[in-house]
Amino acid sequence: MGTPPTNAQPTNAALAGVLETIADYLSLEGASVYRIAAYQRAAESFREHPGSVAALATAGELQRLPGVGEAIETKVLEYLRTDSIELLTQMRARYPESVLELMHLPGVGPKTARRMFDTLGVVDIDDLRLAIDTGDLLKVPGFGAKSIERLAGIIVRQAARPDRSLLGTVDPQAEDLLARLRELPEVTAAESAGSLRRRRSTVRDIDLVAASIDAEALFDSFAAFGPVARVEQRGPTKLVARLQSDLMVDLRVVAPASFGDLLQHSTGSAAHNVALRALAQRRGFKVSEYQVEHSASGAIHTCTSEEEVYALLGLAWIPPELREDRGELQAADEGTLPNLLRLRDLRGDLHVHSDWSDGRATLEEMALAARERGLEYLCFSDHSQSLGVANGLTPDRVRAQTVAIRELDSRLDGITVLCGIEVDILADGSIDLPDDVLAELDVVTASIHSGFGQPQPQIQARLDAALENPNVHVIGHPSGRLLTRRPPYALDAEALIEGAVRTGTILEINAAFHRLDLSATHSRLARAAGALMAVSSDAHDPTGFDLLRYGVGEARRGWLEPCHVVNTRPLLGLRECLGRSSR
DNA sequence: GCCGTTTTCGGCCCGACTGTTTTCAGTCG
Repeated sequence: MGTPPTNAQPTNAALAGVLETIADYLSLEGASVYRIAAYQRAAESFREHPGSVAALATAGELQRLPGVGEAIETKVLEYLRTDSIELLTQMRARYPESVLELMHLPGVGPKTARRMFDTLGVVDIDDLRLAIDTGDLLKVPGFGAKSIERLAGIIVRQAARPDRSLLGTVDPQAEDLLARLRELPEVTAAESAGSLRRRRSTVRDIDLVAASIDAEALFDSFAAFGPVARVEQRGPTKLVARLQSDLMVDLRVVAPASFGDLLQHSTGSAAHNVALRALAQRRGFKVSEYQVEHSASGAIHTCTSEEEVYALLGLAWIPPELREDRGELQAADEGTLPNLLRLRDLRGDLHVHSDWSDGRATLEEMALAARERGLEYLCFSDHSQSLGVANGLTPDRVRAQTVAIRELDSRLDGITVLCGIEVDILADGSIDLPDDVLAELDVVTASIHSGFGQPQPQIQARLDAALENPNVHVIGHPSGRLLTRRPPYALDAEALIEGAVRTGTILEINAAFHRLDLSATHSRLARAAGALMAVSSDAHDPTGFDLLRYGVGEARRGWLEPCHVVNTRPLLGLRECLGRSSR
């Protein structure tokens, strides 16, 4: 339709989407699975890249990204120049793009979608519904009564269901199932696996693995668990169930001797396993979920632990959070894996709310809850005046709260309570409280809570204003993303990180599971640039400290060690960081 | 289409489950 090229550079997500569409079309057309995988890998690479992929391409350096070669670089440049890609245009002419939706229905793949289109002209889900109702779908080869009934059920449920759930909502359900599994007499070991174990911020389902010599009895018991709504698949080693909560669970079972093999396999990621098995082949081994086989001699090793699997291949055990094929295999080979942050390394929490703003507990209740969890210090960071809906603090109330916090601190043993604020970075770039008020506080966190739609230069100007303000110590939830609900504002992560390093400003890793912001990708970049971070709960009630483990998970995914996180330091060391000697 | 501690060409992880198949294709992770 001849849309003229615009000056605005496409986002990484947009470019990744284009490659994914190409990959989908290629699979519909029956192209080589390796060619399809290449486009998907490059798309993933674009999504992970913290800087602008378009800028990298324009600079002629796109092939520096993993999985990008000459062909994909050429196509990206073609897209940037003309706003279209000839290959994609041709494929769109052969199949309407809506056919790809069909392909994404669970249980429907490229072959089935293609057959439905070729035999019946089904182009979208409405057509499919009609073909089911009229019985026409039976004319499509490969369909029988059972598969049609199943598909009909999927279409009905599909509309309402989000494709990924928040880690923090899924984790407690998985823990409950695991506890029940471990109580069964026929189970000798059980663990969660998959993206849940890798601590991804969102997950599609729960993967569980168990060791047992009696899978049949185990499956019978599992099917009777209260949270299990119904069993959808059941074979000799694998069961798939839907929970009352609508989440899906995959449960796989092996003999205890192979538990390590299965756990390693099921934890993934797919990319990690592909790379691991390719490395294994080069070293003369074949790896599966049952065993490690020495190719030359045919000798079989079964592994009760994951450590054995990696050791057989000459590698150090790799923490699950790192298993994304982002350099962890090389680090495990060279013995340079990071000494990752652990929950117990955290000595304090720098971002906690109370009933002075939108928290649901008093200063004292929060302080006692923090002490109970073994924290040595916490800093109250209630909202500032502009956030009216959150009962934000005026300068007078900040001073009054400071008096209350100092009084509380003087009579509490075993924990130090600090005065802070989560001050708004307003839409015009000004800071919501005057400098003389901020200067009296121990820790000032500055956050964006408005003007999310502003263009990147304006967002960056606001962040710069906060970074350059000598009273600001921390940038709160730096991207503003709300997982599954709201994308980040137009953040230039590289500029933010450069500014944080230059000014000695700390970047928050907000542990609330709908934020997890900084993301792992950005944390890893910040680590490399020499920035410091803080893992903070953003707790609004005493249970909110439980969120810290999600922040730690995201930090571990970003390869962070205790030395990169300021609230692993004792109070004295923290105060040194806040002194900001670099100014 | 990408990539290299056997390779710039010939490989590319490996297996489970379902439904429709009569020995396997398709999908999924």
